[in-house]
Amino acid sequence: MDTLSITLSALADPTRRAILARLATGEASVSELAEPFDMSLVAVSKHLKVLEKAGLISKGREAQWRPCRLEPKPLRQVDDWLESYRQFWNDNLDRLESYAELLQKGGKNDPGN
Amino acid sequence: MDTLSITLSALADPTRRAILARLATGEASVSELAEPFDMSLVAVSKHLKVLEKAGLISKGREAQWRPCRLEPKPLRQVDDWLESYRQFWNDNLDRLESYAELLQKGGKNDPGN
DNA sequence: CCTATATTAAACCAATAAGTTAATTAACTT
DNA sequence: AAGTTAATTAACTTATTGGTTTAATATAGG
Repeated sequence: MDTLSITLSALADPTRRAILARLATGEASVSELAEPFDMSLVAVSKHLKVLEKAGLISKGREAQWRPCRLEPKPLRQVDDWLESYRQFWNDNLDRLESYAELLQKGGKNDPGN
Repeated sequence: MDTLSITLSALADPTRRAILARLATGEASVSELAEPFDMSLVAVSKHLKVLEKAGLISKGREAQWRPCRLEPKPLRQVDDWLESYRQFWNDNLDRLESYAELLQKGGKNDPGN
């Protein structure tokens, strides 16, 4: 699989996105990250492995803890991919805006053509 | 599942992203979309259903054709989600930049502290 | 050395995903 | 009416995912 697919499928899980959101506020150990969730520590550990394989997080080692931190690169790659479509949805928006203007000018009694 | 998860998992497949890229250039029928791929039409039809359920495309009907077109909303939602992390990776970049500046000032013989 | 804590590994299970082929529906063409 | 083209549905297979429980590994602290 290509890296973008791996990244996107890692992101396609609410638990994993919540973990990333938590890590955006700073490093945390595996058990700290697991604490808010209603699932086993083992399950969270697996989610972390998925995130790690996607390069979205990295793990250090401090005694028996594995402090995790957010890595920006894959997210930036998603952003780059989206870039090609930004054009598209701006165009789309422009069209809507012109239509809105048209309605504005036409007034209530002229639904336009 | 939440809509963002549905969107991201729809996007986490290279075939489906290729379909979206194709649709960014304009509408196309199911068979037109299937043509470049080395898989059955049925398989592509299923991919389209995944994209449709995620709201990434919509299908019209013209005689026996179902012209598909790209829908911007879910992509915009992904962009919005990324927004929270843009801050993060800019910070990260800033740090790198300051470090680069530091190296610049220090020169070759002063690796700095 | 023993024990508690933090994390990972192994084995398993149910549900979902991605593909196949064959059959069906729908609309145009002759 | 019969045949062709476009697309979907159904039934099936195989692999992956997300979770479980139990067992193993590693480190710190008495």
